[in-house]
Amino acid sequence: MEYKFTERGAEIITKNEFDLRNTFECGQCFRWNETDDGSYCGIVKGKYAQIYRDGDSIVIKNCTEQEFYEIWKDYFDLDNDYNKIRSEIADISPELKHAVDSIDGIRILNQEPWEALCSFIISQNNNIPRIKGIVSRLCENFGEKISNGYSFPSAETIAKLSVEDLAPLRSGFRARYIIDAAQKVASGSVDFESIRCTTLEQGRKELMTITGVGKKVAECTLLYGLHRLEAFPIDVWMQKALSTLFKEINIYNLGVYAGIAQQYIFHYSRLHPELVNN
DNA sequence: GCCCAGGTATAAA
DNA sequence: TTTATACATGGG
Repeated sequence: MEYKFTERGAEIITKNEFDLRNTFECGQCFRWNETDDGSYCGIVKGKYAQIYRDGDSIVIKNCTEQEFYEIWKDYFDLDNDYNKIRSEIADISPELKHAVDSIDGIRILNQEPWEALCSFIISQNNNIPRIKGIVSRLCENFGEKISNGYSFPSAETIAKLSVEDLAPLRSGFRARYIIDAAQKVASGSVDFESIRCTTLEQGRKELMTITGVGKKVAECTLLYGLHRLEAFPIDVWMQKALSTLFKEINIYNLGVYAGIAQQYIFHYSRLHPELVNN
């Protein structure tokens, strides 16, 4: 992957290795929104960004070289060769090959662990538009004001609040889960940095000490927040997809990129609901 | 109004 | 150990 820095901002030279819509709208994140002109806006690590494709360039508007290397190269996982990973996934089964070949350029974002944990706690028994609304209100109410929006509030900030304080979020029964997660993260009883080095199983176990964090949310936190690409979240859609379209594959035999395969399976079945709903 | 949403805690079998 | 139900809220 090549980069250049122009008067427009930082530019990533890439064709089918990075599709903005498939990356931002495959269900892995909740703070990127498409604008009228087709660009996407989002906030990462307290930095607002506008990003769009122009020919063979993905342009991060007004982004300096320093900011690109500090935040975006890592966030967009630009050091991984996704075409190579896709061909490895395609080799596993014909069904997977079809899914991977029909969807361009999903990348697994390197999100901040606390944001991923909190977002996927909110996601449980919930739909994506509403999840985005709750996350948005969480930031507006308790994040820091920055230009063009609000940062994601820290676990330390949320840990000092009560369930009643979260009422403006209208997050329902999840409010107490958010508070418990914030307190355990802030106190260090759940420690993301140590989980980066543990086994998946150990990481899942530690995350599941949080009330409201079960197997699914734990696995999402490992995959999206700690970038453990072998993690494999299973939700209702995945179960449907695995029992119909993809029943030939063994999920325990997907290797180190299981999480990326999962993302293709998930997105493919969302794009073709009739194929998994019969 | 009705069904349901990228699940999990809790109680019961 | 496995299975059933409630959960807050609001999008479609």
